[in-house]
Amino acid sequence: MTETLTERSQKILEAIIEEYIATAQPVGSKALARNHDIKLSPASVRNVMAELEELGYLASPHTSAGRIPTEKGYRFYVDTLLQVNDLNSRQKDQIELQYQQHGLQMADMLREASRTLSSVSHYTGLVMVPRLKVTIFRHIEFVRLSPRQILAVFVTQSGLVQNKLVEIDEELTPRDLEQITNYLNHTMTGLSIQEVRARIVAEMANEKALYDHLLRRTFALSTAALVDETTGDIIIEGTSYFLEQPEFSNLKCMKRIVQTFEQKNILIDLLDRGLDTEGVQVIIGSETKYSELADCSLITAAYSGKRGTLGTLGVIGPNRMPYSTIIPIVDYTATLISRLLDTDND
Amino acid sequence: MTETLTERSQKILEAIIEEYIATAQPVGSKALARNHDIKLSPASVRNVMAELEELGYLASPHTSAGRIPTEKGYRFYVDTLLQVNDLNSRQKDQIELQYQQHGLQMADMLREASRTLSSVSHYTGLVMVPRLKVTIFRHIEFVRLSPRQILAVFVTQSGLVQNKLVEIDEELTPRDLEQITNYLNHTMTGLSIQEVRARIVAEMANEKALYDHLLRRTFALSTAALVDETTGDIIIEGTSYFLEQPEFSNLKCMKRIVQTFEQKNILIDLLDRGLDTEGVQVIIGSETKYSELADCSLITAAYSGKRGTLGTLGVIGPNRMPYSTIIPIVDYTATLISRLLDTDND
DNA sequence: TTTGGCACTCAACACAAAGGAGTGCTAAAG
DNA sequence: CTTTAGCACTCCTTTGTGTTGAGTGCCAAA
Repeated sequence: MTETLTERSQKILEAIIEEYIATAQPVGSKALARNHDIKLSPASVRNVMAELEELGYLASPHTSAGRIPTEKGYRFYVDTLLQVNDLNSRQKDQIELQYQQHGLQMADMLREASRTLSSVSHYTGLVMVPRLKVTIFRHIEFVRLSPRQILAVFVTQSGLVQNKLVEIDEELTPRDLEQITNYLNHTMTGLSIQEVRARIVAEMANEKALYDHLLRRTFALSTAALVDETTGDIIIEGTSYFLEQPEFSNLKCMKRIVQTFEQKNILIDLLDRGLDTEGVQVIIGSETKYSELADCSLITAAYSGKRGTLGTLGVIGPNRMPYSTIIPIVDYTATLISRLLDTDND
Repeated sequence: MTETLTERSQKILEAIIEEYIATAQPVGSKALARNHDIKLSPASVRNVMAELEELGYLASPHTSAGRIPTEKGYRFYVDTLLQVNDLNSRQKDQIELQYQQHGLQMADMLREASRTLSSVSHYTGLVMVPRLKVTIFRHIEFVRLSPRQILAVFVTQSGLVQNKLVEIDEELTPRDLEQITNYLNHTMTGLSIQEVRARIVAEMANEKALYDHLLRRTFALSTAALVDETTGDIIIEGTSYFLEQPEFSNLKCMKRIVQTFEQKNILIDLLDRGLDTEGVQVIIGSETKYSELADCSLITAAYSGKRGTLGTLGVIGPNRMPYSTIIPIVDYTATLISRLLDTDND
């Protein structure tokens, strides 16, 4: 809207937001003029505040309270005022320490990431488990549970194990299965699942292949086994930190948020949005597009393995979050996880 | 302590507890005499109440409030007063319906069980995932992640997939692995993991076997792969129901409980206690031995597969729970899960 | 043994007054 | 023209004070 915000206004807006983040109390002109090395009288501060409110960056709960930031205020703060410091080495160590455990498998590592995000930030940690299609084929195994039921156990390059129950139309003998397994493990290793599927389609298009009974079955089975899960999985840790936030002391609204977490799908959608984004992304309040999370903000970043983005991770908390400290935490964690996934099991 | 409780006292105690369960309000003599077809005047009821309080079954928050049950009161109620009705067929259908989905794997089924327990009872559902040692060996597969790292993927009879990263001392070639896999899959299928381990120990004791290089490696690897996890896993669903309970409206205590849930280990311990117990078990308040859960009660039951008990499931809520409706829900769910695990994938 | 009556207790609720943090406006000072 | 001190005003919050009413314990009568 209005592109004019004097440097002084910006400085005051920043001070108000930081004060509010620290105290969770509406910020008044007097306290502000006193604490934040602002060389102005409370009266002048008031003038600026009124102006900022007019422009929509601030709001006042009632006449005789101070001001609180609006979403627009937070957005401006995050976009232009905020300068994120790097973590100091002590903080980096604190995060890194959690992954020193011997031979963590990917699943454990992701859970640990969520836990660490939560405990370091004191908000709720979120980690999206990589979708099947972006993982890299390493090994597949079929176990016959019954004549028509095959359990496909699929190991990705990074040691993530996914399994899926496949119902088949025609019976397969153990011998058939063994051949199929061998074929897939020899031809597909190292390809991404997307590539594997493309390859299968390509081979099937090759008419000759269709005459090969084994190949046809292989395609049928592996297509079924590698079909994409519609919904990803997400690891949520530290929900209890939400209970500490004064803005959610209202049980009614607290419950709505916890329920939203339990359903997971909304969070999955929000994390998905960060998949194609470079660096850290901040989603504030109604930008989530979900009314349940109107008072929540997310800070997310994508992590990647050897071959591109795998998933996203982040932190969710109230709008009033200390962005300057959380952003580098999320950023560093994403980088760290990416590095670990890259070097591990090479 | 005192074994004498007249029939009249018992009847009044029962009425008080049921009234309190329904309303969450201290129960007074007048309301009680009115509603619960008790043919006594409020004054007489008061006399009995005073007596029950003396004996420790009731407590009064303050002089001019009614009475609330103590733990001892609940315990007596559950042990001798309570008569649980069977579920009617509508309720059974409501539970059963959740499992009609095509080809659920065991893990999905257990999650569904937890979810259903929660949604039907309106409290928090708990399901303990079977410990490795009680599951039945169906198939094992080793995937080499690096020369010294082997991923052991292990499929149980019921389709549960567990995997474990094993670090080995001496390198194994793919050919070695294949032989080991074949050996294990041919000799061990159908045995419980406990039996598999016993078998391995027995074979190793047989001195001749030690000269067989392959066998020795097999034992080393499979011992490592099948080593018991120290801590089981638990599926918790419906934490948000806790936020509805008026007794936990105090955020401080609410947070302590949610944190306890997040750590999981306490709940695992509590569910473990029900492993060797037949039928439904009720743990009330301080009987949990955990101060964090002093105001919570658990209702648990063990479920089993073809070959004995696999794990436990149940519901956790405030002491003030409608035991008469929850107990049959837990009971029926345990029976149902056991039946499904028995018939499925045979 | 049961019950009605009665004095007593005490949380909960409502209402009023005091207190205080903060605002907007105006007029004087820089 | 900008900044600031002063001041009246707003309105939430806190505190205090009755008042209400549900519930109790006890006693004496049925």
